[in-house]
Amino acid sequence: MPKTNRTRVAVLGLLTTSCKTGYDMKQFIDQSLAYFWKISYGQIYPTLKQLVEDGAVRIKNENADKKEYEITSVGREELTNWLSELPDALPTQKNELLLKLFFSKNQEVEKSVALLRHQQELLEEKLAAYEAIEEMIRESDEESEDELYWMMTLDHGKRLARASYEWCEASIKTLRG
Amino acid sequence: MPKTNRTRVAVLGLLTTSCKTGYDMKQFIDQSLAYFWKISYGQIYPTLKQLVEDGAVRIKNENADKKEYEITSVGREELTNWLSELPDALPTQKNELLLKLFFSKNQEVEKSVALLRHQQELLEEKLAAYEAIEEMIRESDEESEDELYWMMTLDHGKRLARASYEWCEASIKTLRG
DNA sequence: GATCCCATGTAAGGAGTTACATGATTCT
DNA sequence: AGAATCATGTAACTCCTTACATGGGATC
Repeated sequence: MPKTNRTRVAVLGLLTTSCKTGYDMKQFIDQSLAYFWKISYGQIYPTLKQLVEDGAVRIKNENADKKEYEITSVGREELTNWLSELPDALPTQKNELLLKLFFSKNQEVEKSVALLRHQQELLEEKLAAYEAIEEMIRESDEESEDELYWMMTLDHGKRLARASYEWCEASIKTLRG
Repeated sequence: MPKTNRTRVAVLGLLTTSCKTGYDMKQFIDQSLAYFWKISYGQIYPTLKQLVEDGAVRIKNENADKKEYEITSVGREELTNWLSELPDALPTQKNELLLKLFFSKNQEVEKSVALLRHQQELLEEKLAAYEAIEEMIRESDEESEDELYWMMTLDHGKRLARASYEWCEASIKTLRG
């Protein structure tokens, strides 16, 4: 049994929001789920084409300049099947900072401290970005069923960013102490 | 300027630990850094070959059955350059659970709760695995300079796993409340 | 008139996984 | 004798990014 292609299901999921075109999807992702999922045009357009071939998606309105898509019942089934699937393990989250730190006996302590301080700055920026997205979702007029779930994913981002920030703080103390 | 190949530097870093052969590296990674970095034989062997061509690594001892490698001064420079590089942004950590949750208005609430409960089980297993690795590092006779850094990366894993666990707890309450 | 944004797409290549092939040694 | 583990490697494939190509419409 081949494992599910996540780009496929992400595109299907996006068609259950206000996204109708490939362009919409890219815009939407860049301003909302970019912090835990990214996607490029090089994935979106070929995936849409494939989904149409498979009958999971149909073209609503074919103009030369703006193709609108909608999900079919076949697509909905594929989406909901994937949604309820339980993973058999936690995926490895590749982390370049940790990889560097792991080998940091090979550099001066102050360089590692600089790495951690810089990480803290990036995390502060990220937290600010989360607040901005939260504000944007809250202010959108549409009373969407999605809102609750979107806030939950943001909450995850915020909690992990805070935990990571605190770890930086503790690690700097360890290195200097 | 092409961005640095992380497999290359990971292999170089491994050669500053007790790893000498490609096989060693795979074993070592699987029992220590696997929770934030993975690597396969399909990457290790071609990378070692390339590193030798580039003069970053040399073969110490060529038997048919066990090739031992060591890092050269050229390789050390590549490694230390990479170690001190500051990233310009935090990488997107792809997270399939969050992707599912993001689209979960398309499924029954109890299925999302099941997803979160299952996540908690996996996180508990992971935390137990961290404790085991910590124990292993502490009990190793060799008083290594590496130890401090390895413990720091483990601490990161533990803090984030705990934060994620708490988020699951809070999210389940939100969904049911 | 030029520049930016909307909008769709393709081609090349990097990064990584999986499955396979091979053979030696060690354990039961 | 057979199974597991040690050990090195390759080929095919998936996934994804980046750079490019194209053209219409809006803005300055």
